[in-house]
Amino acid sequence: MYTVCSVKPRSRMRPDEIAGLLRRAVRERLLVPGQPLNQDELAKRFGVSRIPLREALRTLAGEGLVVMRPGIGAVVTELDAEELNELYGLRLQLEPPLAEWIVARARAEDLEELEGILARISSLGEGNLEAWANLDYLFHRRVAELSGRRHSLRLVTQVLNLIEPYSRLYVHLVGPEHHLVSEHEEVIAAIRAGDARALEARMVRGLESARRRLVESASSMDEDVDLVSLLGGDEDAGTG
Amino acid sequence: MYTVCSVKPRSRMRPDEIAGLLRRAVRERLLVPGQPLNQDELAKRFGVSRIPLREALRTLAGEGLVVMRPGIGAVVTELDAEELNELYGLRLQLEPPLAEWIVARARAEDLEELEGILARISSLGEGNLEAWANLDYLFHRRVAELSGRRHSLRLVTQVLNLIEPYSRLYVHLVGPEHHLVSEHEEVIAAIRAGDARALEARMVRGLESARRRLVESASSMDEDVDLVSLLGGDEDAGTG
DNA sequence: CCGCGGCCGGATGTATACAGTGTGTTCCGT
DNA sequence: ACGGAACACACTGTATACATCCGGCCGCGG
Repeated sequence: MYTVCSVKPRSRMRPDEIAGLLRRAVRERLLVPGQPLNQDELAKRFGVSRIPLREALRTLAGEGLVVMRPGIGAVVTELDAEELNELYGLRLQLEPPLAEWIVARARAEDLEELEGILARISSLGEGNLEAWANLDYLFHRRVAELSGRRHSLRLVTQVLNLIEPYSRLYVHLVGPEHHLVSEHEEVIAAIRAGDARALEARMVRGLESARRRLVESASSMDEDVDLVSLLGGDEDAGTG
Repeated sequence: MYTVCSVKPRSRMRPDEIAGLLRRAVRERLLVPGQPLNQDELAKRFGVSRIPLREALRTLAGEGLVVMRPGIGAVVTELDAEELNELYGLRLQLEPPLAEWIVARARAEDLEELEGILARISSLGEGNLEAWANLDYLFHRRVAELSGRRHSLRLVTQVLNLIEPYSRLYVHLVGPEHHLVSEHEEVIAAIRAGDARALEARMVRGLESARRRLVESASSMDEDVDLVSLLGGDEDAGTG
């Protein structure tokens, strides 16, 4: 029993939009890793038949966000600590090289937008873990988008989306990392200064520390910890 | 009018298999970049209805191999010289770091398989451009697979598949590069020696020279050259 | 002669209906 | 009471049929 999006669409939703909402649902842990996705249920929520819904799932499968097993259906991709480590390695390979493109293309309005996101992060209270995680994701994504490198961005986004459910779980476990605000400020400063080296170095350091934190955390919770309760799961988990 | 696969399947083909055949068809330029894909036609060829075929197309769309435009349909992804350059940059970021994993995991049987591929390449005559390109692709893919890094491999494969139609076009234009055989021999030697540094260096050099050759070639043929005739296209292109 | 608007063929996109399959349960036998 | 097999349900997977939309052709008017 999960809630993805009960909004009634004005016109019939297209598979691309459904895929977008599903991506967000996976990132935000409305659909958790390992969870089987009931096609009838999801199709009803989106107000379409199973055909366009299945096409959206296939798109996500192509991006690696879900796996479709014949006769079983789609399941949200599960990652272990080793895979998370690998994915952070990919971010380290993919994102820092974008620095020179980012500083070359960033405009004043782009910087303003980033500062706006950062301001919204700073103004959040302690309780808004969801909003905090959403804005942090948005910040990183926007920075990468500034590079204007289409294919790099495609891959980076795929990796970000795969990591995000676990990153968000980590945030829920230990709370938001307030020192990241200063990291983000340094990123903006480097872009404004046009200093690709500084930006690259800042991205590397941020990614390495994030990798260390998240992978250690993931290793310690060795797969069979009941994480659902920590997220305020309201299942009737009674044993009958 | 194109020929992908007329083989009659023993049992009904599943979308994953269809996607695999479509990937190969794109790589081998049986479906060329920019080409609109007629769903009825393809579905008939694979012996299925349009539903599973469309799902296969969505998977490829998730991987970036095709783009689906609403109301228009699927079109094989087209790349310009700048994008090819970017994609080779991605290979340079993604593949060389796999070297240490490759030398750590490669077994004797893996080396034998690579040598077998190389032997088949060496034994090819001048005319077998298709076979040559297939084996070269296979060699690079197998090397990457040896790393055993699932997610890196996913991304590398996506990039390889995107590049391959253009790489193959280049091969058709200038013929196979026989010096690549010695490159491949060096790769095998580095793996056998367990020398990750040498393997990494060899990969970097090979990728950089391939990038230079292909991007220059792609830049010179500025989009509107009639490339079809060079590939032995047998269209009735008469204006009558 | 050229430009434009409405029709028409064809292809895409989707809902419905049905076939196939995996899963959980129940009932029987031991 | 326990193990196993068969049933039943539910869900996935796909074919058919229909609505929708794009593109080209023809005919009209300037």
